[in-house]
Order: sequence, then structure tokens, then C-alpha cells
Amino acid sequence: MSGPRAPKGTYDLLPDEAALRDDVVATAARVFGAHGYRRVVTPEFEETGLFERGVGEATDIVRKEMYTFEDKGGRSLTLRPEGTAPICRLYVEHGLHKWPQPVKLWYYCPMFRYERPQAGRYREHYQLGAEAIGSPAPEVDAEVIAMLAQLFAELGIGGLRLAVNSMGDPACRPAYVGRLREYLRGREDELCADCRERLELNPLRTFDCKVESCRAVLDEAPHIDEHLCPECREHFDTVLGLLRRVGLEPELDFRLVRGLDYYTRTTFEFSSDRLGAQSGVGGGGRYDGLVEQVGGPPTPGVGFGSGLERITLAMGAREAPGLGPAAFVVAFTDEVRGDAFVLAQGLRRAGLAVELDLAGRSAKGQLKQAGRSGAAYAVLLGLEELPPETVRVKALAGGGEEDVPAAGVAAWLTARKESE
RNA sequence: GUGGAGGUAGCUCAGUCGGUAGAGCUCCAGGUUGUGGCCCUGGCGGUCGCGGGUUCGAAUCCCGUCCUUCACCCCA
Repeated sequence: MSGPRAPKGTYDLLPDEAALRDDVVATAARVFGAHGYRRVVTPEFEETGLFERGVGEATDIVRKEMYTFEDKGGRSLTLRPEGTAPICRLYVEHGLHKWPQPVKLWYYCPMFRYERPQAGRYREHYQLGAEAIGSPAPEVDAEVIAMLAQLFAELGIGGLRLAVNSMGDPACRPAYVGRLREYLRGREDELCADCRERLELNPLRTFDCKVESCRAVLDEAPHIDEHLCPECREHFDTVLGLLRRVGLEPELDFRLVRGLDYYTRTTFEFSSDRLGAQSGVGGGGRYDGLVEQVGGPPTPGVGFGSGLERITLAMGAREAPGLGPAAFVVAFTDEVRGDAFVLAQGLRRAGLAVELDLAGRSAKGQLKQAGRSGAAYAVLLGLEELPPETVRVKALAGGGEEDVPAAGVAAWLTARKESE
């Protein structure tokens, strides 16, 4: 195959796969709606500065993964690599701080990151996400986490692990980071090259290193859990308590630091062992400084993102919904092809899903198509023994036949459909 | 950006020691002159990813490249 291909790290969804995705998104719309979240749409690209300021100059996303380009007006634009910064921009730009707080929004849209593709990772991937902006209450943290858990439950995704952590806030994190850096410097010779770099750039990120020697050093390092200020401690404990009271089992994980700079206090991640190395199905956290970071007033916020591709992977193989049409109109002779077309249109106007041969097939070929389409009935036109203006309706599952006036087929089919 | 595996028909794959490309499924038609599914027969369908090299001869060996895939990094 040497023709055009989908670009590296992108993919097509064929009808069965697209139908499955529609189901997932519809479920999300229902679950999120039940929690009072409303959908918003933001542009596929933003001013580059939004992500540089919002996501953080030190993050991998900004340093090496953005699809950045200059338009003909000389503006530097970037294909959206993540969803939270644009939502915060939207919140500020449209003055949503005047709405009752918190403002609860959700989105479903593609994200773009220049990375090497692997299982569950694409250069263009779709995320379902939600953000609750404008309230510092721990109930909001618990709500977004519980809402995502509810979505996964309704989709039938089992075996998920919920990891949570608290990253502290401006009152306690700087002191902790200093303490951690000091500790790591003392054992620098035991760290891998990457971690030595992280030590200066962002010591917290040494926590998710997988090198054995580093893990040993980090196990004995001061953990943020023990260095939270009283306010962060209380917030975190409240979140954990609420999650437990609604039946979730959050596992404390001091390694869960996440690679985006904007997180404060709560961070969380759902992971599945059905996914390979990229096991995170959805995750997020609190970002109390982000709205201010993108030019708004000091405003707290919490949210998550969840990858559609990983959701469907975690759901495993599913039968395609594959609901067939109500009827397939079959022309037994070429003379009645026009009549078949007119009849099909009439049935469709009556609200029925109807198919018709469009490839000049023989009667046998048309019946074959009818069977394959999953249609409940075949409507046969052009049979010699039938009186004029009469058609024969054949049940494709059972095989029974009945002659019906052409004008009455719509009513006949509708009645059968409703009695099912 | 780094490393491993792999690219042959629309799909899943076979192809021996280097000798000029096959199967199953799908699709179309016929068997059944007017009734789908099962069965049988036939047909359509290939730049063997691409480029170069070795050779009388390359799907097969060598080099490069692109793509896929798995992992690292990091995220969803």
C-alpha cells in the first residue's frame, strides 16, 4: 500500500468503531449532565502563549510536544495539547466568574502532542474532560472524581485502581520541595541521569522514575504527605473521606505527581492493567493558580481529562451495536426499480429506516443484501402473481410472507415495529 | 529523541535452499430462468511499503528510508 496514509500517530474510525465511540460520548453526556456539568467547545488551536503560561515552561508538553505554527498574519498558534488551559481562558474571556460558582463544564475534543506513538498513545487523541472552576471546597474535588468513577462504572470498565495524592499549595509546597531537593542532592550519585536533571528542574518528578535505584532513594525520601500545611491536610482528608463514603477506594500514592505544573493539592488517576505501559485511563487534579496564571482573577479549579482511546481499550472487545433497518426494498425486475425507489423514500418520510439496492444487483443479490443489512423485513416489488399496487413483505428472521397494499406498507411496518 | 519487532490481495496470513506470488475470509456472478443465510463452482483483486545495491535472476540477501507496533521519556 503506497497511497496516502493517515499521518503518523493518527487513525481513522470505521463505522462500527465510530458507533462505539458515539455510545461512550453519549454515556458521558448523560453522566456529566446528571452532575450539573454543561458542554463547551473551544478552538482546535490557541495562541501559543496560553499553553506556555498555563501548562508551564518546564513541562514536556511545552518543551517538546507542541504542534506550533505561525499563521499568515504572523501569529504563533498551537494545536491544543491539553484541555484545561483553554477552559480557563474561556472562563476568563467570557466573564464566567459572574456566574454562580463553581462553573461546571465538560468537553469532548481532540488533543495534539508530538510524541512517539505506542499502545494507547497517539499524536492526535480525544479526551473527555470536565472542569469545575470557582470553588475551593473539597466536595468539588470529590465530585469530579466520583463523576469520572461513575462514567467508568456505567461503561462497564472494571478492575480500575484509583490513586490519589496531595501536592500541597503555595503555603507548604515550596518548603517541601526545598527539603526534597536537599535530600536528593545528598544521594545524587545514586540517581539516574534523568533524575539528576529533574532534581534541578522539578524535584517532584523524580517520584515517577522507574529506575530501581532511584525508586529506592525516593522510598526513603521525605514524602509530601508528611509535610502538608494544616489547611492542605484537612482538605485532603475531607476529599478522601467523601470518596470513601460514596464507595470508592482511593489509594494514597506519593509517587503520583503528574507532569503538568499547574496542579495544587489534590491529584488523582484511574489506571487499568488492561492497557499496557500507558495505563492511565483518566486523571486530573486541582489547579488553584491556573486561572490567574492565564490572566484572570485568583480562582480555584478542579478537573480531569480522560482518553477516549484508552477508555475503549479498557472496555475491551464489544459487539458492534449494529441495529439493522426496518426494511429493505427489493425490486424483482428492472421495470419496478423506480417504484422501489419511490416506495423507499415514502417509508423513510414516514420515519422508518429503509435500505434499497443501489448497485444494480439481481433479485437474489438484493435479498442477500437485505439479509446482510440486518433488516427485519424485505419488501418485494414486481412479483408477477401479485395484483397491481401490492407488495409482498417477507420476514427475514422467520421467513413468513404477507401481501400488503403498497400504500399501506408504512403503516404495516410501523405497527410491527411498535409491537416489538 | 533512544531501543526491540514487523510491513506480501480490502482483511488475516503462507511463501522451502534466491528461480518470476498463494490460501482463507470479504466482494460480484452462476448453480436455483422469481426469494437472503448453508453448500458448490467461477470471477474481480498484488508497484511483495518505497529507493538503491549484490546476483544470470530478489518477496527472499545487504544498505538506506517511510510506516506500523511494543517499550523508554511523559502523559490521556
